[in-house]
Amino acid sequence: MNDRDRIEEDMESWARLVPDLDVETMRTGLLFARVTALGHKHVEAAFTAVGLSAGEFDVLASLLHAPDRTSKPSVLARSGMLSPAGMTHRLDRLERAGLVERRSDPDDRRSMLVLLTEAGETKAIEAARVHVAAEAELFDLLGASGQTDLRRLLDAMLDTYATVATRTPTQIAPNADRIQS
Amino acid sequence: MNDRDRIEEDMESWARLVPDLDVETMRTGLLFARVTALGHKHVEAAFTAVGLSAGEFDVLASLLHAPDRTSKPSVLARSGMLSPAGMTHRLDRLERAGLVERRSDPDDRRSMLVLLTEAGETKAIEAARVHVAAEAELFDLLGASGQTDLRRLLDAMLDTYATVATRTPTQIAPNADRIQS
DNA sequence: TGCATTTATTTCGAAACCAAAATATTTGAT
DNA sequence: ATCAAATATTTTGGTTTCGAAATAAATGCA
Repeated sequence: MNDRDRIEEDMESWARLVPDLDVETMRTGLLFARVTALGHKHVEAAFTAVGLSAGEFDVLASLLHAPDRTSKPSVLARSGMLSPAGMTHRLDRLERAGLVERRSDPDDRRSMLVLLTEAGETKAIEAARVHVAAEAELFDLLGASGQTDLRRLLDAMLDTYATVATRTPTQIAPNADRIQS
Repeated sequence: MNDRDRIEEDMESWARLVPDLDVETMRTGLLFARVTALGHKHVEAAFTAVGLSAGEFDVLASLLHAPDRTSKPSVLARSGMLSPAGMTHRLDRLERAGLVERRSDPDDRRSMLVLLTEAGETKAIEAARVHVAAEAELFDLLGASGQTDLRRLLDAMLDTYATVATRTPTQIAPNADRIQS
């Protein structure tokens, strides 16, 4: 059985079990989740082939675009949606691989500067080519007009976040009955 | 600066640094990645509010749809795109929470049966409502026709995987120069 | 039947992440 | 000028996952 049939079957089962569930939304959600998961695997495999993870590439790309190829752990953590602790370890790995260097910031001794090495720049550009090639495989079947349509829809979803993100923090309940360790 | 501007700026920077890069694909990819990441956070927060993770919900939902509310770890691992080892631990947590039970399979003594408890069924249905509500927030701005368009595009991408997935295993290089531990 | 192969699950060791605590430094208010 | 509050990073402890090894049982072939 293929993905499409499985989604459809699942959805019929939900409609039977919980008749008042919004079936259109569920269908879109299931499809979106599936495509997302497969896409993530595909892109991650492409990065693996050049010796990086997607997260590591994010860091190198951020540095490549930054003034003087230089940034700071806290800035990188925020733009990469990663905790500061996670960024510390990610930078440790990239530093060991010789792709970035850490220097202490002369203007603020609490702070570090992270800068892209020559090797890091080369790797970032190589990875970007591989990355775009992998994405092209995913999107090419849509054609130019399909890609434009897709961007229009994704763009609208981005608008949704601007409104949703500002009000959820107070509305989402704390982990009242979270499953314990 | 908002997401949209950051993507556009990033893309211009790439075009300057690597002029032969396919900019349309990159734009679609950046947008897709961003929407996906935000969507994932939004949905995960909704599950947290009912004491589950998205992965745990997947397991409960699979069991809810299965004949006799019963399945096996190996089947659940495959359908949830999780390693068997990961599924063992996920089931441990769900079992401790009283949402599933494990029995040994009378027909195959290597095998276990995993079955949904009453509490698990209740929790699964509660979580499904919360899940759909969270997804509805993400998709509602698109309207009915936008959602149909989105599904048509995602569906086409699903086709791509059917062809891509069968040929990548041999073409992706081994972790030749993977960053070391 | 006997035995090698395959299959199902768990255990073990390592990687990647987060939240919170720890450390060091800067900023701002008095 | 002093000191409390804020900020930047790292360390610590815990969770979730994976790959590989371990364990146990079923299957199939000679």
